Amino acid sequence: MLLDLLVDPSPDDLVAFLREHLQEGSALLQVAGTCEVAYTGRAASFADAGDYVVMLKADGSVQVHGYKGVKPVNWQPRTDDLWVGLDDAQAVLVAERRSPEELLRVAFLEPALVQALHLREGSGFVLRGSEAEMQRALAHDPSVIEEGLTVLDRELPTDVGGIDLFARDRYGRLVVVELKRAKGTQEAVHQLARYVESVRRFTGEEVRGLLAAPAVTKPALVQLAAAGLEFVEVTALPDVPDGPEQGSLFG
Amino acid sequence: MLLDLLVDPSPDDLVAFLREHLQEGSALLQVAGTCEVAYTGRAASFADAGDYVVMLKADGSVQVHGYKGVKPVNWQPRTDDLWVGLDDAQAVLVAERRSPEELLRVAFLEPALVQALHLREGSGFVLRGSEAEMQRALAHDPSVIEEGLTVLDRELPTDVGGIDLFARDRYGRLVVVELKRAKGTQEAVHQLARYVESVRRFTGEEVRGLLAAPAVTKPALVQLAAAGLEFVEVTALPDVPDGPEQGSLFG
DNA sequence: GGCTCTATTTCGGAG
DNA sequence: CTCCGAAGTAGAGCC
Repeated sequence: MLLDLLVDPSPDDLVAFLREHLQEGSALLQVAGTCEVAYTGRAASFADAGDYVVMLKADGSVQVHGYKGVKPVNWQPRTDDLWVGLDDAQAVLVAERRSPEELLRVAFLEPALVQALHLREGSGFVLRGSEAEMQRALAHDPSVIEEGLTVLDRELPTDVGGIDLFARDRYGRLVVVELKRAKGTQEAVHQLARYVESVRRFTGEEVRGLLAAPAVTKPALVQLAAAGLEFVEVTALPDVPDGPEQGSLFG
Repeated sequence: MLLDLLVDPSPDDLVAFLREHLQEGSALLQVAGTCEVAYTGRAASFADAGDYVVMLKADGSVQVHGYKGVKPVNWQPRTDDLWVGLDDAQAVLVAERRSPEELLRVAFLEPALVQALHLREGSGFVLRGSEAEMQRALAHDPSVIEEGLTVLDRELPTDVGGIDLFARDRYGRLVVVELKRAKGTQEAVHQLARYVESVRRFTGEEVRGLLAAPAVTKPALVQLAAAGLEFVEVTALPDVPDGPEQGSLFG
C-alpha cells in the first residue's frame, strides 16, 4: 500500500520521486509543504506561499488542500499533460488540460513530505436515497403519492425536459409529478410548471401538476398555489431493490 | 510541518495516535489503508473493504478519498462529534453531525500509514473570473452588453429570485439581464423568463430579457427565440478592481 | 437559525 | 462529442 516516502526532500529528490512514480502511473501521490499555487482556465486564481497538501491521483486528477474544508483550494478534475521539473531551483508541478483549456501550477517552496500510495480500485459501493431511487420506489408504488394513481411513464421526454413521473389519477386526469429528494424549491416548481404547460399544450387535456418532496420552501409553496399546482409530502419510501427487472417494467 | 508519522500501526497505536492529535486540535490527519466506510444521513451509503485515504482537517471536516476523482467517496463537511476507538479489535472513526443529522463511520481494517501535519492558516488567495466579478464589470460598463444601457440595480430581488442586472435601454424600456459566466443553458433561459415575467406583471411595462454569456447551447438559443428573449455574447470584460467603493455605487 | 444561489461546481448519463 | 440535470452537492451571503 505504502510504496515510497521521503521526508524533507530536496527539490531534486522531489522531482525524481514524482517522475518515477508518475511514470509508473498507478500510484496516488501526495506532497505536503509550503507551496505557491496558480490556476488559469475557466477562471484564474493565485495563492501565494502557504501550506498545502497536494494530492495526485492515478486518473490525472490533482487537488490542493488547505487547512480547512472539504473542497480543495485549487484543483483539476483531469489532466491531459502532467509535467514535473525544476524551475528556479524549486520543484514545480504543472497540470494541463484541454477542453476546457486550463492549467494548474504548483511550486513546492518547502516540501516537507512526499509519498506514493497504491490504492486498489474501488470495492462495492452502494448509495441509497438518490432521486433515481426515489423515482423507482414511487413508480413501483405510486399510492404513496396519491391513492388511485396509475404510472404511465418515467423520465418522459418533453420539449422542455424530462418528466420524472407521468400518470393518471383515479378520475383519469393526467398528472405530472416532479420529484425532489430534498426540499422543493422555486426552481422545482418552475420546472413542474413548464412540464404541465407542455403536456397541456400537447394533449389539450386537463393536467394536474404535483411536486413530490419531503418538504417545500415557503416561497415555493406560494408559487405552487399561484400556479394551481400541488405539493405532496413524500417521506418514508417503500423499499424497492434496484435491478434490470425494474427498468424493464417501464421500458 | 510533519508532526508525526506511523507506518503499519496496530489498531491500538492508530487509536492512540488519532486521539493524541485530535486532542491537540490543529493538525491535519491522514490515514491510508484498507477501510470500510458507511454513511447515513441525507442519504445512506456503504462501501465494503477497499483502499482509501482518510483526511481529517482541523475544522472537523472529514473526507474519504478513493483511487480516482476530485470528489471524495464519502465525506462530512463538518462534525459536531468525533469519536475514535476500538470496535471488534479494529480502529474505528465515527464523525457525527447535527442539523442535518448525519453520521460517517470508517473502520480501519488494515491501516498502512497514519500521519499528522501542521498546515498554517491560509495565505493570500485571489480568484478572478467569477460571476460576481463579471456582474461588477458589466454594471460598471454596461455598454459591453448594449449601447445606451443604464443600470438601475444589481441583485434586485423579485418574488421569484434575484435579477443579476436590471436596466433601461436607450429607448427607456426595462431590461432584465441574466448573467452566466459559462455557456448559457436552458436552465438560465428559464430563469430569465421567470424574471421577465415577474417584472412585466409587477410593472405592467414592456420588458426585454437578455441572456449575457460567453456562449449559449443550441437548445437554449431555441428556447430564447421561442420566448422572445435575447442573447448577448459577452467575452472580454473591462478590468474593474473590486472593493467597497464599487459596492457603494449600487447600494 | 433557515433560505437562496453560485460554482474553475463534479459527475454521470443520454443523444 | 455536446448537453443536461442531480448532488448526501459545498460554501457564501442574506434575512
